[in-house]
Amino acid sequence: VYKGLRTDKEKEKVVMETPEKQMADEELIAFGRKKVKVTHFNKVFWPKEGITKGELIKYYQSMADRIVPFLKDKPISMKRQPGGVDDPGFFQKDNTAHLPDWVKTAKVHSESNDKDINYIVGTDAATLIYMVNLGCIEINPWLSSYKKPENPEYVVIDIDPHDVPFSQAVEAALKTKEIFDRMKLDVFIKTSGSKGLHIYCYLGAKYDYDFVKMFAEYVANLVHEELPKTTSIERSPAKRPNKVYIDFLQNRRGQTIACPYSVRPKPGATVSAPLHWHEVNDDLKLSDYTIYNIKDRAEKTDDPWNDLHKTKADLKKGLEWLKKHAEV
DNA sequence: GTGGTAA
DNA sequence: TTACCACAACGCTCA
DNA sequence: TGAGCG
Ligand SMILES: [Mn+2]
Ligand SMILES: [Mn+2]
Repeated sequence: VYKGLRTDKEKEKVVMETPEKQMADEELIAFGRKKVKVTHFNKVFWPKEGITKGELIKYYQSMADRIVPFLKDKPISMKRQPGGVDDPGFFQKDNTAHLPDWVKTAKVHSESNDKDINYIVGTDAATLIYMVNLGCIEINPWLSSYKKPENPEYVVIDIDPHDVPFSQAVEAALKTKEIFDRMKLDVFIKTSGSKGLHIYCYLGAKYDYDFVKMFAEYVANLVHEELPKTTSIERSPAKRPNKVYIDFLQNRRGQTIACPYSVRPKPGATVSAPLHWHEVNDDLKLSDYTIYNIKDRAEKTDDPWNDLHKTKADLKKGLEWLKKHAEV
């Protein structure tokens, strides 16, 4: 256990605690000059599975290289569950209390109550682990950076099956892919880690939320038109029982989606897993991708999202291709 | 989970 | 020192 | 204006 660089106050604390407890339950993890104090290592976060907070932190440490690119410069909406997966937890966006000086924040104006919110901004592994230590089991970045908060870097189609066979979600995802193919735009898919699927198209902050949301709504409508029996674009859950909800409303300022390789507070410690499109078939099971095996998968298979940032989609050109397709 | 304050 | 408490969202739509 | 949604 690393014991260097403690403040005097911490030293006092160490003396008061039993060596065993101190050794096991608290650690200082160094990322260069940034030292993250990680607490309650042995606290059980998944009671049924017996997974501890320490294991969660180790997971995020091991996957930080894959995750951080999706957090860089993004305001983070923290959902904190310090009591583990059964803790309803709370959201935190504003950070007014003292933070380590190396934790980067950015003030972003909130329209609803006309105040500036001091968001933590994704930066590096140290910042990620700092948030996990606060009780963030899942990581939810904005789609836009604090530098250009009105311009999302992706358009996202969120596939939410509601009490239907998962094969219907697969069908809706493949239909969405088909529509993007007609537009000659590249799209990438991942499991949500919870119930559904997330489809991303890279834009590079070319358009504002208003346009991107309208575009996503248009795509959602096409999916629904072509799969009217199984899908719905109704916002109210009561009006879409037993349907796959094609959710385009995530494409709004301040909305978030669990990032790639984010853990979810669900049974089995599932994670949001980037997939190859050929894996999107009736054999796909979200429960197959967990905190236990995703690292191995990421190391042994080609990164399904390797080319995500290769090209910025031209949505207007895409819509023209769609028009041509419809005329034929 | 943490920081502040009362006991 | 310890115990306890307060506190930590937003944007948007529809009724 | 408030409840509901994610
Ligand atoms: Mn979803
Ligand atoms: Mn959704």
